Amino acid sequence: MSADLPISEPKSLHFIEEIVEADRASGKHGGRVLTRFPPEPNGYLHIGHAKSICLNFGVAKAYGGATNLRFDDTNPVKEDVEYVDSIREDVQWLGFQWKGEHYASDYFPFMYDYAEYLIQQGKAYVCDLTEAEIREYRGNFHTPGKASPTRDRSPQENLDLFRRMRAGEFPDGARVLRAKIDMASGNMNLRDPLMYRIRRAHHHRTGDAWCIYPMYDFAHGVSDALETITHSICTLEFEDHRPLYDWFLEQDVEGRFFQRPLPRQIEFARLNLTYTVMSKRRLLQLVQEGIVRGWDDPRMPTICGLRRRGYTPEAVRAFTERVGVAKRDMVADAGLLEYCIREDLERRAPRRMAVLRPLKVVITNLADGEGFDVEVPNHPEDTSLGTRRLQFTRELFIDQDDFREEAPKKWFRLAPGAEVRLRGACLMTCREVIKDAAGQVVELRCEWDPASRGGNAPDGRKVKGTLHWVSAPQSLKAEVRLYEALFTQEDPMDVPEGQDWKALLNPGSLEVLTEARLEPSLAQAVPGERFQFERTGYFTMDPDSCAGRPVFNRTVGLKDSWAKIEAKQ
RNA sequence: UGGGGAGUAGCCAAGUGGUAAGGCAGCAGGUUUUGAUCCUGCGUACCGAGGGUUCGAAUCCUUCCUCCCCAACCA
Repeated sequence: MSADLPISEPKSLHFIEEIVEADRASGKHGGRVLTRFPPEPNGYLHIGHAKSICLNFGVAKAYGGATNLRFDDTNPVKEDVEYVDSIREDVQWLGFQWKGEHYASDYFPFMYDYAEYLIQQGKAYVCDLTEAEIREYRGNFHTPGKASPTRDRSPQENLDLFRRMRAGEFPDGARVLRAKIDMASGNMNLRDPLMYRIRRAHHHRTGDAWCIYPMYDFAHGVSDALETITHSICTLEFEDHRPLYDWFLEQDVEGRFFQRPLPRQIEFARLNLTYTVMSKRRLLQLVQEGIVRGWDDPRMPTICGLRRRGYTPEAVRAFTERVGVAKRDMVADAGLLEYCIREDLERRAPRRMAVLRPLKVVITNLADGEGFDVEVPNHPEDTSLGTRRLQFTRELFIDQDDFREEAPKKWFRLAPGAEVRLRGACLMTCREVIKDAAGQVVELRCEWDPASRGGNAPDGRKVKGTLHWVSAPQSLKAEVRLYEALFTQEDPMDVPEGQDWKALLNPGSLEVLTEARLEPSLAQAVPGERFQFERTGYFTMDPDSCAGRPVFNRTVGLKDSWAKIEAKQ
């Protein structure tokens, strides 16, 4: 018997799943798994965040756990509610529901208490050095730092000063609270890192209640521990912050503040994509300088950009899974993202016909009133998507790309004297080419074979080329936006000596076609709806559409093996 | 030069001492009323390099090389 049982390979685990499984096996957290996604509300989420979101929510879900959404809002001068709304929307769009929604700012009172506790334990002190002096005293990679003159203040004095910092007795920047660790550490993060700074700024949640704000390293671990996060997943650049993360939590020696066991920070390699940039700074620049139309410009790697481009959450999730999780710096091939959206849409997108660059065709042997209806399937494999009726008329449009006056080798589209099939309708032969004064082909006069209704000839002759078409009188005019990569170079950050990075922008990243013609059924489309325009690609209706003026974005083109054949010739 | 990481096919990535999974890309065929999809086949990966241990090493030891991160009152 044995032989015919399908042997399903157990999916290999990535290193974070291994850690979680080991912790569950040892009963470390009683089998509990609680992760968190901790964005700072100071920008829009991009596909790199999507990887982190899928990882955090994915790992938790896989082990019966949950994930909190926590806004890391400890720097009021950079943060804004505008961003928290978009972040919530994007996470939900990706298909995830968080357990708790928290804000680091909710924990300010708790953090303050813990800071006072550290001061009382002699683990933190108020430093009076200026910003420049602090930098200078910190030393560098070669030389150890020097102790701040106020490093050995008594806990009482520190407590008094810290309370007065909070009370607003000192101007911004006058003093900071520092952890007392090791000014000679090879790890710069441990050279008495700042815990609090004075900053009179309006906070999007706490308003003007505070004039001192905690720093990331102090706030993050405390927030994690408070929420009883089990695994705190972040990117590689925080690797050498981990000793500090642990230090802050371990100073709760009496266990008065945090539940044990404490959360563990785990770092993975962030996602990079070819032909685009991911840094907030660059993305912001693209928006502010009008190089793109906004954060949701379909060329942007932002979640909202991908959404407007027509990507599905399923495709984005599949992509993040295929790129994997490891600790090696990586750059994912943009082609893999395209593969993932094609894979998804191939299955589910209803087919339609649309002519991007119209070329008029007149069927000379069909009188004006002699048009007929044809029924065409909405999906070649999935009959559950049904069919629709199209009218075949004397005047049609086909795509300019589908006609060549001089047919190259292996060309099986239309050419003078050539016969092609019009999808779902009939066979047709080109008899005459009409040009304008400039020599441009403006119209084709063709004959259809009335015996080939539906698309096949009774004599069984083979016709290799099948073209999409629309009825001229029945079609809808539309605007179609074609997108390509934003940059011409795989790594846009690798700017050649003495050149501006903007020289690497792709001038053809957006092409707007204003004369496209759609089959009439598309009049019912609504923004966000996705289709395959047969033989050209996957498209989604853009929210810019208005009555009588539909606008479609090309999500991604179909694979084009003819382009390859021709390129090789 | 101090500290922390990482090096397996063009891009990702399994592998955890027993003789290199898988995906994308690429190439070659087949099917096809989308040159799409689908199906089939195709890669000597000198496992960063050199030494060593072992019957046996991508996996252990050792030396070296390369790349990334860290010296914000950013996260």
